[in-house]
Amino acid sequence: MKARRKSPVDQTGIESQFCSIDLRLKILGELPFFHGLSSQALEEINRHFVEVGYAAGEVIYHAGDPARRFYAVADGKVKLLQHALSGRNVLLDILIPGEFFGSLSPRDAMDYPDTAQAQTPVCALSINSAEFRTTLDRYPEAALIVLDLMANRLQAANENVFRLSSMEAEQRIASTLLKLGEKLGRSHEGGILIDLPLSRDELAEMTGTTTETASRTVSQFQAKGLIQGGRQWIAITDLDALKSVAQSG
Amino acid sequence: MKARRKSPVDQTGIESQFCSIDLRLKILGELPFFHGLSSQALEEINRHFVEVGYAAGEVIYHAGDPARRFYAVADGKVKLLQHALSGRNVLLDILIPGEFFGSLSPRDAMDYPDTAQAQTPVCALSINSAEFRTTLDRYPEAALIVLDLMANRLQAANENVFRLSSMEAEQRIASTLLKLGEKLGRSHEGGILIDLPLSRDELAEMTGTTTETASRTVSQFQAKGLIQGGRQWIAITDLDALKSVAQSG
DNA sequence: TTGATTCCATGATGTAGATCAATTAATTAC
DNA sequence: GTAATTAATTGATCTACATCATGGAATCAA
Repeated sequence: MKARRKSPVDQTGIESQFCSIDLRLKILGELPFFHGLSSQALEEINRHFVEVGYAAGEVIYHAGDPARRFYAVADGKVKLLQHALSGRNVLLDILIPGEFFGSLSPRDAMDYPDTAQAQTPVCALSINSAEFRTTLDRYPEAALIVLDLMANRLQAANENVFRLSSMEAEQRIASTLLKLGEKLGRSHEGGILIDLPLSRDELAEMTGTTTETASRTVSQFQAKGLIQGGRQWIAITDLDALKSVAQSG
Repeated sequence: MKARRKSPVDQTGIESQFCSIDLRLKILGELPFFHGLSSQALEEINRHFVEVGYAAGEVIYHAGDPARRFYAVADGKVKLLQHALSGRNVLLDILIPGEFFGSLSPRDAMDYPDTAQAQTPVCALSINSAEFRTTLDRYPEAALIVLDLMANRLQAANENVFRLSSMEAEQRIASTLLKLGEKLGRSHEGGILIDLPLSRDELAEMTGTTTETASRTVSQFQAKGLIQGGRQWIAITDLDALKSVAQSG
């Protein structure tokens, strides 16, 4: 098809699955909840974390695994999903550098509720959740920032509940593309490129639809000039028009 | 219809909209995040809270209002909802005594994302969000408990996203009734009474369906002996069978 | 360069549940 | 006790989108 072309999504970047110890201290200081701590504090915190690399597609942990570790994304993108009995996934969130996932506190009876999977090559910083709790005990200002971030996440999840409950498929897809553009977008040829590989199947998993519906809707948006896309990529070309679709319920 | 009868949901209880100052210190100590603090700490915290009563149906705050205050439910039940352009509501959560809502931290640009409304007569404890943040600064062990509760809330919201994305209406309704039974249920005639007034319309708002679909499904469940219900009430009578429906996707 | 694989697009058909409508029953007000 | 109102139930019809199927194009492997 005419509009399809080679993906402009940049999938090079550092080979994240070989993330460097040198980066760890630098990245820890850049995590929003440790930002502003003293060098001494970061040095101490640093000793508890390890960096772990994952190849694109690799599962970090499965839903149902005992929840023992806290993670922060240092580089790359991580997706959180749940699995339906039908074999279909529900894609709950895509996490970018600085965001966290996993277990916040040690609770023996808890399992991970979602599967975490590397969407791209990923470097993650990881710590045992008991040690993370100790870290928050030692640095309560960090705990308060994590609390704020968690409140933001709850709000985003509730917005998703609202979308799924009250919008039709086209509206949900437009709304989700806008959110992805806000979170992962970079300027590109006058529009906003959603800067991660995103298949029609994944878009469907995020919007409570099927691959065919996502593909039809994306094709219609392309035909109308709202977006441009191809294999595993989408760029928003008419932001205002896409917003109109998202708000038209 | 035969199974319908006068609601067994107890709507008496204290006239919550006239909640007593005497109760405040007692209730503060029972909030999960202040539980365990010393009497002296509770005395100090107590000075910052006010108790506020709301009649059933009264709106505590509207979505879009500037977010200035943190609330905890002392007595009664509060519902959080968002409003679609169609006029329909999406019912995001029903909060019980000990649960919190509102603004966790003072952020000038923030509005309340949801409307909070008294489902029953409600007594709430309220504090300015800047003062609440100061309280968490002073008592970081409380912040960590709030963090855990927030993580639980995020997990519940994600489960709701999963339900809405991957289940059909009957399954979602069964699943939601089970959750309501867990959270708000009390033993009643060998079953579990969902102990709050709950209309078919509200059940529909919680499950992404319409009133007619909720009513049809509830009638089918009654016909099969899974539940018993009437005007604004539902009791689960066959827990195992309802679980089977919820898990049958 | 060619063949295999994966992803996307499009068409046809079926259905879950929304929409619209009317009726019944419970509750409230007088 | 009666009338009005509210909530729930049930029926008929319509539609958004899932399901099933097929073909095309991009990408990868040999």
